[in-house]
Amino acid sequence: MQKKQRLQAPTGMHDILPEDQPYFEKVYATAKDLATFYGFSRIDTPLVEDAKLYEKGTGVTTDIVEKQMFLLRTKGGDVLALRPEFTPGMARAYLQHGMVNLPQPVKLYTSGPLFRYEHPQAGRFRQFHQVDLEVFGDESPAIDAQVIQIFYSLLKELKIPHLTIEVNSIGDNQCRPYYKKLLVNFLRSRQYSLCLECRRRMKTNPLRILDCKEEKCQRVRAQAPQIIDHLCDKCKTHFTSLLELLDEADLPYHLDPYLVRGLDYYTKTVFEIIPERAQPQEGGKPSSLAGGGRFDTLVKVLGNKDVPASGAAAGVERIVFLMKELGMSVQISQTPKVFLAQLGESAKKKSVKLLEELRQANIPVAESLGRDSLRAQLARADKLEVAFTLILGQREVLDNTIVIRRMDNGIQETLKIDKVVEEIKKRLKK
RNA sequence: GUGGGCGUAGCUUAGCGGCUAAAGCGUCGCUCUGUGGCAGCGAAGAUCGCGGGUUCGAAUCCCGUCGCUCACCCCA
Repeated sequence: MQKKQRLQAPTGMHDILPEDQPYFEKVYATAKDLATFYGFSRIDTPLVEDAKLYEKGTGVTTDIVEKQMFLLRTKGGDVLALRPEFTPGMARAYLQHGMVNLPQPVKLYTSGPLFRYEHPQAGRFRQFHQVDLEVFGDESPAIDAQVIQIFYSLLKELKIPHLTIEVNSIGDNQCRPYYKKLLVNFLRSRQYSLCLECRRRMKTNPLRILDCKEEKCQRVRAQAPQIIDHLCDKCKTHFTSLLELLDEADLPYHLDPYLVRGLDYYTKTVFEIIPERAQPQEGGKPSSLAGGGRFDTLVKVLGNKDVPASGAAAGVERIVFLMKELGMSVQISQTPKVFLAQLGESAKKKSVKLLEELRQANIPVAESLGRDSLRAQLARADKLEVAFTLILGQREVLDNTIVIRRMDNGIQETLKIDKVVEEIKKRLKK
């Protein structure tokens, strides 16, 4: 005998159980409505992409590429990665299908699972889901504002309270290299006041030192030059105009000069939407529900075409977690209001056909064909909290009738079986 | 990568050296063979995460290991 081995889902990956599905459906449905309204078209890209896509797109010095990719090798020797984020795949699809030749901007949305190999903890999993929007071919700050607006509205519609929008600009290829030098020069003199990780970052990705959570690094950065004071004219105008648009739209933003985000491709606008926790928990800081920004150079990096772009994504599990924490009850999937009980072989046979007739009439109906006693079937009907139970027994089969029973007061009447669909429809309307 | 917490029925837990590992919820059945909610009775369901050690005896003590979880880092 083999040792019995307990099989379970891999670390950081979870089953989304039936009782949680309504929450996920609600998030997806709301996102779909919003995206559709704002002119986004659905696209689905593969779960795996060539790992090089992320190395080039997301950036080799980012945590995501450096240590969080699930890699697999094909028989032919290609190295593929389970997608750790959507944006590079979306950009690849845009290029591959010649969407540069479509009327611009091209607005795309998608949703689905993403994979990052990291230590799971609250609100952070190895397989998780995002809703993602990308706009290609438009450099206007109005697009950035619209993307922010959509994600803010999404969270609002899902009734997540106390949202803060953190925004910043991290410049572009004109001004950022200059600022980086400025920053590194400033930091060099105080590098021994920085944490080890940040000392390493000075060479690889100095901007990230700005959002280091170490207290000593934060003390240093308080003295550091801020990027918004060193934007080139173009970026400055873009950012000013974005803030005006946000003001105009009454979006409650907060300018966080240290927000830089961990992905290489961002230019100009970056933002995150952060909730206030319903129940402040010890130690648990609120993590962002949505984040994104502008990435005007990504398409160029991947396909040598100059296409400005902007986009963002929201974490579905995190939103669902909050909805549940807030005690929100969500009911989407239509639960049956009718139960069909049967007694005896002939009735059971007839039930199969009747069920199908009810289905075609779009009446959700539950049954328990495996149970024979009426008592057990009614108990089941009760548990399901249906409004009516149809009872079909030997007698009824002979008379071509059926009994309809109100579950709230037990009153029942007998009617002709060919009238039952119509009658149920009528009663359910009330 | 680095730390803390936790592993006993499907779920929540009790038991912390000694009968056949216990209860509540849930599931199924019976009382009640054509009438639910209540109640009573009963059944199924656990090699106490796994391996080793100590002991006459281990779910319980010790060591190891695996898994889960929380936190740091980073992010959605």
